[in-house]
Amino acid sequence: MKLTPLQREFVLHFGEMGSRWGINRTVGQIYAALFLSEEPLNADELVERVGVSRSNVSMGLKELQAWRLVRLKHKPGDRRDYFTTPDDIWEIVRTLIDERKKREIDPTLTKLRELQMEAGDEPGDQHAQAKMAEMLELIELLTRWYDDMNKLETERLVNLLSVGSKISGVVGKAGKIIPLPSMAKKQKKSKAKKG
Amino acid sequence: MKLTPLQREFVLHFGEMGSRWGINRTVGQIYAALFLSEEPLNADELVERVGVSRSNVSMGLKELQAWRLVRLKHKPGDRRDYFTTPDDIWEIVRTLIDERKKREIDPTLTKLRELQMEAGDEPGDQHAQAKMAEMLELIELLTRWYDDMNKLETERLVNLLSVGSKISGVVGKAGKIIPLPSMAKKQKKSKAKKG
DNA sequence: CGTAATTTTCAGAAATTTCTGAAATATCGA
DNA sequence: TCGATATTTCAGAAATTTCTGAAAATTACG
Repeated sequence: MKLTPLQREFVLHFGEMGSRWGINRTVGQIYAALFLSEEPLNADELVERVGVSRSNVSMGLKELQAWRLVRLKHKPGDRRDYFTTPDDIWEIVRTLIDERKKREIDPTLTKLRELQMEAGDEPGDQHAQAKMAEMLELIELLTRWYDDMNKLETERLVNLLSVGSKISGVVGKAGKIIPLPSMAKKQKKSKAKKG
Repeated sequence: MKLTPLQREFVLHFGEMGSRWGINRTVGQIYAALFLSEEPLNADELVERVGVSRSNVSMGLKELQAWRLVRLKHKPGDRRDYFTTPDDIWEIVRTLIDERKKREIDPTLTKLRELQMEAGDEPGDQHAQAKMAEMLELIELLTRWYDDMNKLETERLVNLLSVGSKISGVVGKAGKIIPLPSMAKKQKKSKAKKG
């Protein structure tokens, strides 16, 4: 693996984490190597840096493209494919969350709606139907919120994240946005009940 | 598998999704069966409903306990262990996110801090160090936000999620919370740029 | 075209994860 | 203590996933 010790450690870490993130070790390592590289890399350079077979790199890149986590580049007078990660790290986060939502949430959302349609009136299913409805409602709330936040430009999103739950003082128990003219100047101390 | 067709389909779906969620099929199925059940279930009842070996159920329950996703109950005059999922579905969501954060984010946070300490001044690491710093900063922002939101009581959290990005009109570009006295009555239309 | 460079595919090997039955361990109450 | 009941452990089997080298397919350009 032709990398500095620092970079090697980062790449190996991403490899180890890969399986927890739903990708495999090699894919994690390839991604990490691309993320750190100043220049776009071609498949052979990745073979060198990550130390796996050429075919494995090919499959890994294919998977990263399916995740939309890498982009293809070309250098003039060189017909090999070069790959990079997006420059804007927030774009990476957005893509990551989008794709995980697509893989981990959406199928269940679809299934729950499907089951709700199919569901009959078996007395033995009363409670189960209620639980499924509750789960469906929760997922719908969360995905609506996510779709909503996803529309924000990055700058506003970062502001909103930075402000965090402080903003909750502006939202009443009933869920209405209420004006608190004094809010901007002095932060009211211990306004909310302790969590 | 001794379940109604509706429940069977739900349980099988959770099994299929399991691997995407970083747990295995059996664990997903056990969880689903517990989630749907009105009554706490013991291991033998789960064997019956899920249709795997007794030892597999035992291991699955152990894993679900490690995830803090099930709780142990006891019935008077019965010394078998019974299991349930929490009644409050929001508690489930919180636990799920906590545990995934612990497994998927925290180790990387730790590693990045570690690498930042170790890092020397190799000229070949200039760019890589900057990228790692950027990633660290981003993860720290997100986890601070998460810790902050996590402190909210559920009712306020749900309100905040329901309001979604509408609240962003209250946060200025500079990130300060600015009072908008007219906000409560009429929702200003198309205040924010279209995403 | 033809051919050299490059990428992809894929069958089987290797590695890893999951699952089981049998044995070991733990717990309760007589 | 003993024995009945319940749970856990674990070695090996089964299933799944990952990885590789070799072959096939694709592409660019003379």
